[in-house]
Amino acid sequence: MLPAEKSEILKNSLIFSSLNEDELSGLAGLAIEQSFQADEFIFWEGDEPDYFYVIAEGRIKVVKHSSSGKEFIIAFFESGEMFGEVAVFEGKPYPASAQAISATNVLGIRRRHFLDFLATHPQVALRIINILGGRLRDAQSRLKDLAGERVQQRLARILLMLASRMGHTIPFTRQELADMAGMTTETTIRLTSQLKKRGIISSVRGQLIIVDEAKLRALAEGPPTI
Amino acid sequence: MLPAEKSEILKNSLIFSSLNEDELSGLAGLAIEQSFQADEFIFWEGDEPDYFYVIAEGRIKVVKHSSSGKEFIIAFFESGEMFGEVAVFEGKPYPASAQAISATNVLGIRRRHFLDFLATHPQVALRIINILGGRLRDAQSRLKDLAGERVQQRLARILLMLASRMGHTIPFTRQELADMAGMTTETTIRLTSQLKKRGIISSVRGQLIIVDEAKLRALAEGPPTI
DNA sequence: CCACTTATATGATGTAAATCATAGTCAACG
DNA sequence: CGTTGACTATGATTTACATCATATAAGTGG
Repeated sequence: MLPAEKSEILKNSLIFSSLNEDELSGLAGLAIEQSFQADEFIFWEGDEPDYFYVIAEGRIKVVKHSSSGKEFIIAFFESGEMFGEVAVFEGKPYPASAQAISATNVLGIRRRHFLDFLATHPQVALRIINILGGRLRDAQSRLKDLAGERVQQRLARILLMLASRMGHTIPFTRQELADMAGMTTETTIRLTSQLKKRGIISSVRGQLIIVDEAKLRALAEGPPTI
Repeated sequence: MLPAEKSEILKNSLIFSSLNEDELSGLAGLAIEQSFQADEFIFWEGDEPDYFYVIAEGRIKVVKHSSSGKEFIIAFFESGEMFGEVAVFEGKPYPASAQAISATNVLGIRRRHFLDFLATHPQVALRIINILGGRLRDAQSRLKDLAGERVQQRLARILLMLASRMGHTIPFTRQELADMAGMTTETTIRLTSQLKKRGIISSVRGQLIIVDEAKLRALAEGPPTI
């Protein structure tokens, strides 16, 4: 990949979009391109945090496994988004694994290089604060949902969250949705079947389309009958 | 409160400890002291994020309520810790409520002042990134626990997390522990009663002492019998 | 110090969702 | 083009935990 292409990718990322050409090409010089096929792991929970990543092309998911082996999807990211940053800041092992969902290209920047760059570019630090703040808000909201809401509402909220990020067509299997919502695949299938019967969603294999967002929102808010 | 006292409090906080005397007194000039009694709310979920807070004295909890009214404790903070920052960065309403656990004094800094200060003090921004990163890691770990672990393991992990922050004496009621672990008070009482019988903890009203941390850790890790 | 509230304790019962089971459907790929 | 494996579907059964109920103990405030 040419340096200019790397610059272009960094420029299109949320975190580095405010940099000027010189800064971008400096950073691009530090970035290493890596490619992964679907289902390959970029890193595993517990690995040393050598790299901070920006996605050039493709989609990845960040997952953790419970003591019984059940997978939980913490987040998924697509082109322009960063991941692996928390471990890099703290210098502790990655707290979760990152796995490519589709064929994916990433730019990796070495921990040391990234921290040095950050120390000299305050506006990037402010951007990161914003991104981390948003992710923290998200995580805390999901915590509350997992602790206090029923499966139907949890699923409805996950779907709405996904819709707000990627539009009404949601390219995930029931299994993936289950792993995001913290429930079983069977339960997710049952719930989505009901939603289809009620005309709230439609679906094809491996993806799901929100037809009636208003009704879905009502489900997400409160108990269906009171 | 004298300006010098405010400086001293800021100096003892995690976030501002790296500042010099001049910077501290500048910031202290912006800080407003506020006092709250036990159970009083500092702000409510949905309020406009006017202030960013640092705790001078006392303890607070950050809570969210499920649609059925059940309380979930997202975090608690004590002297020297900040809260309310995510809303302030994003300029969106507070995503949760903050409530004093005991009599508490806080220093509040206006959103605008704080953002200006941050823009001119990169080392504070880096410190915030670290704090937010740690909180995000925590939240994601709890997400996985809520989604995939049983009540016994969830409680054990909460107790260990609390112990690592405050020592082996944990000053919370069963109800508060329940609200952190996402379970009912009855379940928490049953679980702690068992732990007492097995000599892993002891307890008095409103607090709980970890006696055998190794055994507790074993419980937190895996299924008790396999 | 007595009434009242809050915390702890424990049993009985209910239920949401997991688990187990079976089958049909669609995409991929040799 | 037929077989294989992933995805969707749905019923039957189990279970972990919530809910409901009642009781004792320990602070607290008048």
